[in-house]
Amino acid sequence: MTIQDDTPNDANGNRAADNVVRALSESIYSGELPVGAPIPSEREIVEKFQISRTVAREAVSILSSKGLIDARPRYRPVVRQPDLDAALGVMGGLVQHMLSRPGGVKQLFDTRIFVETGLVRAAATDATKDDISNLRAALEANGECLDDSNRFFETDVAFHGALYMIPGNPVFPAIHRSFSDWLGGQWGMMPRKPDRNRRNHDAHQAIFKAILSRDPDEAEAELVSHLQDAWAQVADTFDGV
Amino acid sequence: MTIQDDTPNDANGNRAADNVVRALSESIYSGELPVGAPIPSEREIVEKFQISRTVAREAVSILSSKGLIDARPRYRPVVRQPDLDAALGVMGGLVQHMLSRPGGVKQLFDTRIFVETGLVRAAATDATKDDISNLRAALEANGECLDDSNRFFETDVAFHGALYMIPGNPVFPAIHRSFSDWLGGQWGMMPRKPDRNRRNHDAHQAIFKAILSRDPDEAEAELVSHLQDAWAQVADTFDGV
DNA sequence: TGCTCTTTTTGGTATGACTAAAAACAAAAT
DNA sequence: ATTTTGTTTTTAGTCATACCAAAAAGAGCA
Repeated sequence: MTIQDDTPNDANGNRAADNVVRALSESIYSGELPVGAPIPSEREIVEKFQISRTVAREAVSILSSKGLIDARPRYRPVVRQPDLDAALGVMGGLVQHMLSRPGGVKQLFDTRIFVETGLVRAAATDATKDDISNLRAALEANGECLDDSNRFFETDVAFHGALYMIPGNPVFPAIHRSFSDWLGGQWGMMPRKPDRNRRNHDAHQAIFKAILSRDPDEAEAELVSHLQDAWAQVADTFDGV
Repeated sequence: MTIQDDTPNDANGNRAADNVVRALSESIYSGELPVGAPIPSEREIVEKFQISRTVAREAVSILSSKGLIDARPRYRPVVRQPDLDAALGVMGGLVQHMLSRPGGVKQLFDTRIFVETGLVRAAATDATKDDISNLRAALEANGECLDDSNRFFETDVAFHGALYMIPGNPVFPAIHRSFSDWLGGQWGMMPRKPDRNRRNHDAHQAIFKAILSRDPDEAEAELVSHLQDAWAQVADTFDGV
């Protein structure tokens, strides 16, 4: 199985747009085109690179798909801040792919367990007072809507999201939002009952307690138990996927 | 001929190509267009959806950027297997973004430490005999080129790569390849000396030993120590980035 | 200064044409 | 009959032009 052939997109014969893409990319990375600034209009690009508007449009399209610019329809594309949102969009594509593979849903969920395992361990050892109070607030908010499944779902996501904030690394919030988007779509429409809410909230409390007592092993155990239980609740929905 | 009854875009902000993209996406996800099959030619798309070739091309371009199809220049685009390669391309984009942020390199490296921490812990608890022998082979290959820095770098990457294989989840090899691509570009051209190779190899051995003795805490400690040391070796190269 | 109203610019789309490469086909040679 | 070679058709890539509608910019007025 050859897994070596092409990197991002270009393998062999360069498209005419590739040169334009490279030049504009450098302008962006070098800061010549600062964040938020509109990129040259398509007609200016035509003029500058001596290519047709077709190619100019394709170049803009590629820049957009790479996340370097923000192109709303009918607006001048602007240089995008390479931040969480960009990463989010990219991760969203990954999630989409995972969901379309056989077993992809399970693999994606396992990945989530893997990530959050590391997060709760890190939380147990490194969480600051602020982190703790954020977690506590999220937990309490979660406990206050055991009877409102929609709000419970939101606060559930928020509680897990608080874990992703702890390392202070913007990669993690981006990952969380990708997972959340997926969950919001696939999970949100699932039948949820108050007793399940209570069970999940209890699990959240156990995780929080373990973090509070600075016990990474316990936190990990509770987290894994919680997520495996959550998976079991919906596994049959994704049978064979 | 003036076209009067066209549907430019349905009030919202949707491009005309979006409908085509949606329809083709469904054909792909439903299996109507199986993996490896060529998608309809641009002119067939024009015919089918009653749109101009411009729009058809844009739709194909979007599908390509989403990774649903594999579009080499001048070849008929084929439905892409939504697998590691797709994920790789996506992750590559994420890495690109991280590298262009202030502090992004460090954050990316921290993410790597986070991931590999989880991996060695999992290895220490779950590794099978096969996993162990793979690790051992990678370690030995690594130890045999202490004096050949290029080959040492390759086997170094391979050793870490063996860790990413252990969970049996294709997400991890994809992540590893993304990191490796980055390392191959940024790291590979760094001055490397035999004494550093030895130090890194010793660290690899320590990690392997901890995995062998089924001690996740020790494995984590050795891994973190190893990677932090590796970071220190090159941190000044990325000062302020 | 603040507001409307026009003018210009710009992105989105349509159409037609041309080129080089790939694919499909046919014919010839073994 | 099978392989090789040559020819035709199809197709992606590109270019040029044109039109429309929306956005941005400017002009005019209050």
